[in-house]
Amino acid sequence: MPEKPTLDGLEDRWARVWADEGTYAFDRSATREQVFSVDTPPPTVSGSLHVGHVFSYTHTDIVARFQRMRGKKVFYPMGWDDNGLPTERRVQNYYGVRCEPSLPYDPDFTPPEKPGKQQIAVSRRNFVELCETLTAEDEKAFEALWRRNGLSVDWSHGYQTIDARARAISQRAFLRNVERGQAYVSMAPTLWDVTFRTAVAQAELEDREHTGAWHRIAYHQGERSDGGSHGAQDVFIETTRPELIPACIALVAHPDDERYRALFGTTVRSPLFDVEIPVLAHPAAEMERGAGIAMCCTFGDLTDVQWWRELDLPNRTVINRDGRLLRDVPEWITSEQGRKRYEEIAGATVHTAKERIVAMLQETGELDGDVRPVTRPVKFYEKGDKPLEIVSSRQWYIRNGGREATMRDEMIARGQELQWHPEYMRHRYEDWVRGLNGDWLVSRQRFFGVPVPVWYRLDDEGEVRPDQVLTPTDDALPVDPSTDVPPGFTAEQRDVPGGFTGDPDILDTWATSSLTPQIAGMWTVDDDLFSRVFPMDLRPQAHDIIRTWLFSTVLRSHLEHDALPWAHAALSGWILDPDRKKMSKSKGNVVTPMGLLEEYGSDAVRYWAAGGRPGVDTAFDRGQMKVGRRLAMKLLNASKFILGVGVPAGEPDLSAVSTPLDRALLARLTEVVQKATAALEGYDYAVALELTEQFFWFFCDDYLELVKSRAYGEFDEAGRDSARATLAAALRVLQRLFAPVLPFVAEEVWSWWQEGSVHRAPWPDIHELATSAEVDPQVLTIASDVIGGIRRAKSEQKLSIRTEVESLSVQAAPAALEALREALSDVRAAGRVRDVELVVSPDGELVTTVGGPTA
RNA sequence: GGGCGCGUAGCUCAGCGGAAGAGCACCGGCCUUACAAGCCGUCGGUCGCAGGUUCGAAUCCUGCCGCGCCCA
Repeated sequence: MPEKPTLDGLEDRWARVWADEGTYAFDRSATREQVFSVDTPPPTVSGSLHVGHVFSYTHTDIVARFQRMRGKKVFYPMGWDDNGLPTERRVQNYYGVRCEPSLPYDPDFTPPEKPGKQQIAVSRRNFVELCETLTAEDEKAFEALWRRNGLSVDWSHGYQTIDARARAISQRAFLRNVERGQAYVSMAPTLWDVTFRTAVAQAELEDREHTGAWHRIAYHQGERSDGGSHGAQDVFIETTRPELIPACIALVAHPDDERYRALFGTTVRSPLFDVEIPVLAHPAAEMERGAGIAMCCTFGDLTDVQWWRELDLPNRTVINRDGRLLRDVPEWITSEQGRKRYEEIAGATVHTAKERIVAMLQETGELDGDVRPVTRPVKFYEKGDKPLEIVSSRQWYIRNGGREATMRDEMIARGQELQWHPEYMRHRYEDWVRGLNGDWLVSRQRFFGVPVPVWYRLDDEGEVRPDQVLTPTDDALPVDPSTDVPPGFTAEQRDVPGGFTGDPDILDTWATSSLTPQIAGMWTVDDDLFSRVFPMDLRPQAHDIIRTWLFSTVLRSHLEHDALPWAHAALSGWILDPDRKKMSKSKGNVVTPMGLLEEYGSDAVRYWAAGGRPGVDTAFDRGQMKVGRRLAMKLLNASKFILGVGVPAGEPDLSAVSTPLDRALLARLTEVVQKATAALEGYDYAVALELTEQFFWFFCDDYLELVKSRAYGEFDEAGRDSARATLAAALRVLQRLFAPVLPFVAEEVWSWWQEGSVHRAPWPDIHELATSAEVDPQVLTIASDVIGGIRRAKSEQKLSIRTEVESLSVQAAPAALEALREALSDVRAAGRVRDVELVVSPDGELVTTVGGPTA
């Protein structure tokens, strides 16, 4: 035990001991029942560390430490998320390269010292290797932070979401979905980001207010020549997307709409292009919106897709994947004038095409009245800044219940089976599942990521046959179809008629992230391990990715294992800056966590984090860190004091606890143990800490002061031994109660007098403080109240706390006085009281009168 | 527009049907042989607003207002 205890340096010292001694190593001989397994969220290593990481990961660590002390074999791995756009960008910029899957692998490639102005194209395998090199550096910084933060992770169990194991597992799970018909390829209208040139899934969408304008446009009834002014025979529609007139396939109105009933079944001719268009009825048309009759195009929005599908309309897409109109005049525009007009907009961007079309409509007089500006919600890719287009393309989907009611019900049932912390987060999941409107689009037209592990046959004309999918053998995984060859083919047959072609796409990052329990638990790689940890106990994560990460993980596990991936989901809140805004890098209000750990100490920062209840956003608060530091300091000093008084070695002998005050103290602590344990079992670490902390300060400020003299041996031996045994027993319990939240200081004080790590010591049991004799809790409360009264009197008279009190009069109910008598010698010693008078109070109220204190 | 959560002391929050609480801050004290990076004490609130249920409401119900998140 050091002369002058300090918090400085505890982190380094104990982190090293824990690593050397394998304190947190997973015991893989344990059976599933003995294991507590955690599906740790893999942090995005390319992102910067911020205090929110420390916050939420601490929560999980507290739970893991609690479970470990309860005797569970804790499986607590760490993964790194280096799959996806942030890493792709970082690798590109850092090395000055770009991923070009058509290139062959170059084993000798080394990136230039400094990135050049021109990006160097490299193969996908080279790109992935560079990614692994770069993220290895980022991971070191994360690991150093986590170790200093005190995460009790078993660092021998780790993964990267782009490493070979993760790629193989991701592809294997996907192929098994394909085999069972749970994943399928389809040529379908797809929401498309023209900037990123990739398809976008429902989970990545967001609605944003976008300014547009209503254009009132004439369609013409009957035979007409090209264009020209409109007449009485016109049908007016209102649209914000006049550039889609060449893609128009129908006009649609509600079946009950009297205004258009006569037109159903007839045709009209489109303005400018003079294409014959049917007028149809469909209930999705809104009578109140615009003119009540809508222009259905391929594709302006998702309603168009619905009409196209349900009304069995032709596909007349005019917008390319680059956001420009088709360069060739579409075949369905037949009139000479129409074809000439299309040439005006061929190859133009959507924006330019709109301007030109409007100009032409004004010229022909087919635009009626003024353009009316409107702001309305438009779908965007969450990372994009242009409205999404809808294009037709070949894509892979995984069934998620979005198109099948039975499966949707199954997914909802899974959500009900899962235990949510806090409970109300369940709604987010259910709302999401109920709102699904299609299957999960998993293919992305990006270059960096886990490749879609399939090839397609090419027919004799060299056309791709999406209906003839070629898959790899299982032992070949992971594969890259852009360089690897499907079974039964040779490299020479690539991209030649009668041969094959590789699927150029990659899988959505969530398609891999949704398998973190399988990746961490080594599904299909080490099935023995997997059987011991899966289904896992806990998924900790943030509440904003319930619809993505949580849902997709439940889905994959449901499809593959017909089980939940974990029993519990604990949703952490966010860190808010003092202005109640979410802390994020883009706002520039991020505090670096390492600096905090150094300034206040890790235990202090963990203390602050532990105050954030599950699911509740928490304010960044240095004040709480100071309080945490004080608490850690107090635990050092209180431990030093108790051990300095001299306590029996080894297990405390409770038979020596003979004094009523001591028994009452242990009884109260037992209650704390019972409540804190229940709270932690329910993932409520904040309540557990609060209870422990409240008791601890009472223990220090009142109980320690009361028994000090007795413990020093100023009275009789029995009283002394009773006090010392109580102090020892209480301290041993308190140090363990604090261990999950304050692992460093708890380990430090434990090491002064106990064997082994406190983090492997058994969690306090409610029976371990039980004494045989009857306990009167009032002894403790009245002793504490009276000592408080004496302090108040001294404080009011601005006297030193040491001042002797000549006489003390206590009025109280008879039972209370009886209890006080049991602790009177302690009270007198602590208050420096000479004479005491106990008076039965008529109303039972406690009155403490301090007489004649002399300075 | 829908769903969820939150409005309690200057600040951060607990309490969620039986006398308004904690910590921090503020203020006033105390060198007390574990800790002055400590300790003791004081001050401080129509519990967002309005109704209702109840013997009793911060707590339950309804409706507003404000903030946040998720989704349209």
